[in-house]
Amino acid sequence: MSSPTIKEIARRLNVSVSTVSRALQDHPRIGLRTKTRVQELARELNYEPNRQAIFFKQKKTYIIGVVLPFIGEEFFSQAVTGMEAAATENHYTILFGQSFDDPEREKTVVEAIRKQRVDGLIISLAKLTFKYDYFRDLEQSGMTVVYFDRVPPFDHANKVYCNLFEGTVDLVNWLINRGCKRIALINGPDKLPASKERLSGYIEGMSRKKIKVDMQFVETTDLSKEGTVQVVKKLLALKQPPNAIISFNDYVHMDAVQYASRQSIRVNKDIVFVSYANLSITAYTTYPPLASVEQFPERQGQKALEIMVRILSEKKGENNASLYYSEELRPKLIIYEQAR
Amino acid sequence: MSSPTIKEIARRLNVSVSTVSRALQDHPRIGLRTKTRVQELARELNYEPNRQAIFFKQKKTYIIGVVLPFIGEEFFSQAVTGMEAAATENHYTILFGQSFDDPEREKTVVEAIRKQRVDGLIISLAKLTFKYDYFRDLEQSGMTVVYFDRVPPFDHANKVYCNLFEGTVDLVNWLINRGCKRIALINGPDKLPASKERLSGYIEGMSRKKIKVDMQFVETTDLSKEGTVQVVKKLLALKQPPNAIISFNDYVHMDAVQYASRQSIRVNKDIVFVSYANLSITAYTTYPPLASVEQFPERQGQKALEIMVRILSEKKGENNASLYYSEELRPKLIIYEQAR
DNA sequence: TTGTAGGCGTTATCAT
DNA sequence: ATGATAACGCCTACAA
Repeated sequence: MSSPTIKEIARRLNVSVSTVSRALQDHPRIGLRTKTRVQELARELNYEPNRQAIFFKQKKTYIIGVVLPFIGEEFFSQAVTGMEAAATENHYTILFGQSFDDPEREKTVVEAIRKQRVDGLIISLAKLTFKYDYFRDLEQSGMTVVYFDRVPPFDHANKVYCNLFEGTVDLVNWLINRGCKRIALINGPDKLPASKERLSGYIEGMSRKKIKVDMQFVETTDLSKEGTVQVVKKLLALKQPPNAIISFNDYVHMDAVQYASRQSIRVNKDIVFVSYANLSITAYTTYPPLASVEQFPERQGQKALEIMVRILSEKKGENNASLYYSEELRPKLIIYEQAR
Repeated sequence: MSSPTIKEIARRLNVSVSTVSRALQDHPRIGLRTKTRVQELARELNYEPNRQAIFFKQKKTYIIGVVLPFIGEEFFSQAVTGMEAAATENHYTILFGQSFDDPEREKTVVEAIRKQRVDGLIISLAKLTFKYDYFRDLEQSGMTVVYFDRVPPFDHANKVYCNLFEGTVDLVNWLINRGCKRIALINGPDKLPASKERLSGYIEGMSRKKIKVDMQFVETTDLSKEGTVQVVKKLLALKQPPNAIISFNDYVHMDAVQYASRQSIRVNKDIVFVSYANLSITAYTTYPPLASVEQFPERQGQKALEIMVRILSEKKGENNASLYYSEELRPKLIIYEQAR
């Protein structure tokens, strides 16, 4: 029925378990005859090493825990795909959980995964996670953690993320060159690092072109449809409404553009709409963003897992946890104007 | 640094490991004093049972492998969410892999996961998987498998899926009542069970209303954008073009509707477009389907994992592998006409 | 070249 | 009420 053990093979062949063990590993000093006999029987009986036992002994599982906010977002599902690719490559597998952007649930999920004794943990923090003590303790206790995209604000941590500051500068620059000067930014909640990056980039981009930043044009949404609509309404009601709107991400973009079009704004004529994230699905929407800051989630995910593997293999030798890996990807501005 | 073992606790307290083990499990006949001492020290030292060791002993991992074609599809990402919920509920975790609809890759991924000695495997078959020997062997070898959504065509298997036959009948019925008689079906590849269900439902639906099935109206696409466009072109070129088009899924729908609208078809006026799957994203598209057959992926995923758990707990007692669970969900027709 | 034995952390069985 | 010991499957240092 189920796979035999080396013990069983040893019994059948009247040799010792160590002989079988070694034969199976192609140990150099083992009789060719014996080796062949063992390997043949093993194949015949469909022997498979019990990794449970091996990992138990080596204190390794070759499993990486991955905790993301919500896999329904294309950004994250693509990230997982990248991680999976790298995992397969390195003979790891992925234990998966979602936090649904709830810090409480995040802890629960991480705990459940940790208890499985994964070799490492890749985490993209919940939007509202601002207390990092738990994660500090986690690392303190010896767990290898690589943060992904939604990273904590301190230096002594392994992280892979996309710097949206530069991306936003590029975006603003492109808009201005295109003739838009009254550029609005529908940002996410102030607390989010992601929001801060976008705002700094926005301000920097405007400054470089010597355009005064008008804070009337900078609004924040709680990312709900209602929140976004309210903000757009406000922007449209200005005496001098913007002629370009940068949305926090494609979801915000879609809500914004849907509302605006219903107010008989000629989308991308009266107002140019641009965004981040570049969901492939936007191609099918009525008004895709005219430009998008691409963050390469798949590549990022892959990178994160590769860094994890590297750290793990280094740790094996010596536990020098004072060195941290940080990978900052540069996003790319994609222009769709021609294509659509 | 890392969590101590019961051995360590035993040493410190000058008791035997078995005492510690029992104290930790609230064994009835153990001295209250000893029990408290042990439990206190355990908490103090942050003791955590080594599940690796326990699972190794019990030959259980509490890990369920999940292999899906592609998590970027909303249907599957929602399914995973449902599975995760049920897994958490039952103290299982999920080891995850994608086949990308490639039968070869599917095998590789399943093998990698199987080698981790998961307790069970939930699989949604790759589109082009028509050889089931591998999976038969898998089950033969003792692995518990629950098929999900894309299920094999034989009876002796655990499965959870949505019967699209009934859903399609409902859809056709609705269209006819609405006044559409020339109903076209853009189906998926003939070989897919999913295509067969849709076709049977289509034929049944027409028959029930005494409408002759015109095979000119039944086309198949390879699901690529180009393939779909070609088929739509053909349908539009008929002397008597259809006044309703049922698309295989929302992706096909979006390609079809995009092309049709560019041919200055008045979408949902000249031709009514309906679909399956009900991706939430379609709400943002120019022409969402007017009606959709909802398949409840999250609920399905949850169900699949629950069935898995039930089977596993039954197996624990006695290995009677002759009974199979099959759960056929009835899809629901969702009408959007009013809402949008 | 091959065998013996100990150990990884835990639980369970049998003594005491 | 508590302790000693075997067992799970595998690996490996040491012995022969």
